[in-house]
Amino acid sequence: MFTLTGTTSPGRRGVLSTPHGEIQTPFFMPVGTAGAMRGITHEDLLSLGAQILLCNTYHMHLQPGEEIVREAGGLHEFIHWSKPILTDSGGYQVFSLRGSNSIEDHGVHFRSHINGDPLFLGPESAIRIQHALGADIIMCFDHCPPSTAARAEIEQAVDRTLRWAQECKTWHREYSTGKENPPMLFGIVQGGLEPDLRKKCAEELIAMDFDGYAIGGLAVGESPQEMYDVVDAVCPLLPEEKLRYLMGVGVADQLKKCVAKGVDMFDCVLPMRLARHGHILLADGTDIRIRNTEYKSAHIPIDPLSPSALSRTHTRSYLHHLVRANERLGETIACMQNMGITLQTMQRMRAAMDEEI
RNA sequence: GCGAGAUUAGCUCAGUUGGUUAGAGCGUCCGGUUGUGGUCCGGAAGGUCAUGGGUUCAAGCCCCAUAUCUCGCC
Repeated sequence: MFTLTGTTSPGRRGVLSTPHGEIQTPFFMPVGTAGAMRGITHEDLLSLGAQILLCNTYHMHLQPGEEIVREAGGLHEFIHWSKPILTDSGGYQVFSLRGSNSIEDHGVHFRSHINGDPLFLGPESAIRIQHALGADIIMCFDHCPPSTAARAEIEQAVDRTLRWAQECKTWHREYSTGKENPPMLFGIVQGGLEPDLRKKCAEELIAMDFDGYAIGGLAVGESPQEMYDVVDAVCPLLPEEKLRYLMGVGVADQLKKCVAKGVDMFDCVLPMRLARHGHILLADGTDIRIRNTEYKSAHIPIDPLSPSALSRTHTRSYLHHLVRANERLGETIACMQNMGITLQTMQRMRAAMDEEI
């Protein structure tokens, strides 16, 4: 259950209650696609202030499979994470794995990226798998097209997304019967950069009454301004008392702007990807490429103001060396740093809101 | 001392029977990455082809000398 506690100039402040504890909003979700963050432990992630973890239906279904997770006692037990979990439906893989899948009216035919096995995901299977995994928040199976696609393709994606949302809702009700704590189900607004399609999609989803609403199909090739325009167009249409989730956005500046526009939750792989490529975010808002020679002899802390203890105690010269030497610890330090900075960005926004309330 | 081999980008090396502007990997620098098929992707800078002669319309490539290095033999 979501409780909005205040609407301030930096954005909406609230609390989300789940069977696995409360989440202070607005918040950012670290992406642990296959049930883990690369190179960092759950404990380390918690120490940075993570409140929830995102896992992926497509990936968990392929490996190890939801039956293994179910027999282990559900995702929380299986991965030993006691805080809330959100599972993404696999709809994004329609976009990210385009070229190796084919879309039809009832769902999407994938080929496993691991061994080529055929795999079909649609509204029923996506909801069934997510229920078996046992997350606190699950997502409708949607059709995510490139934001720059032709209007006809966007229109078709919206129609599919809406039809599938209705089916997801039905199957969700079916799989929830007899459950003490059924998960929350979020609908996903598609519509590319077309304001009228976004509006249509939002309004029809709202009529179906979901527990929260995501804005999908952004951060997939359009400019930041185009993205902001869509957020500006969609947010005012969404019900005040429900969570708004902007999918796939995680650049600090974009987080701040979108929170101000009324978004409550985000997820993004970018901070981790940047970290793995040696691109380090700093607490003062700047960033550095630690592989560059200028850091070879930089015997100063990576980031003295970092929320990650590793970055306060280890030097830039050491991280430069670790990354160049392809040492695992380098990836860990970099990931802790970038995730710490991203989570800290959200914490600071919440603190600023609390001062206003 | 004798013999063989080597010498091309910062490093390790390709370079066809001699034929436009000599290539690659790594390294350097600059970009990119957004609901994870990503130790990834794109671009740039960087060379008197050891030195000096010669043959040829044309030499990194063929010939001679010199230097340096490696290996082997006295």
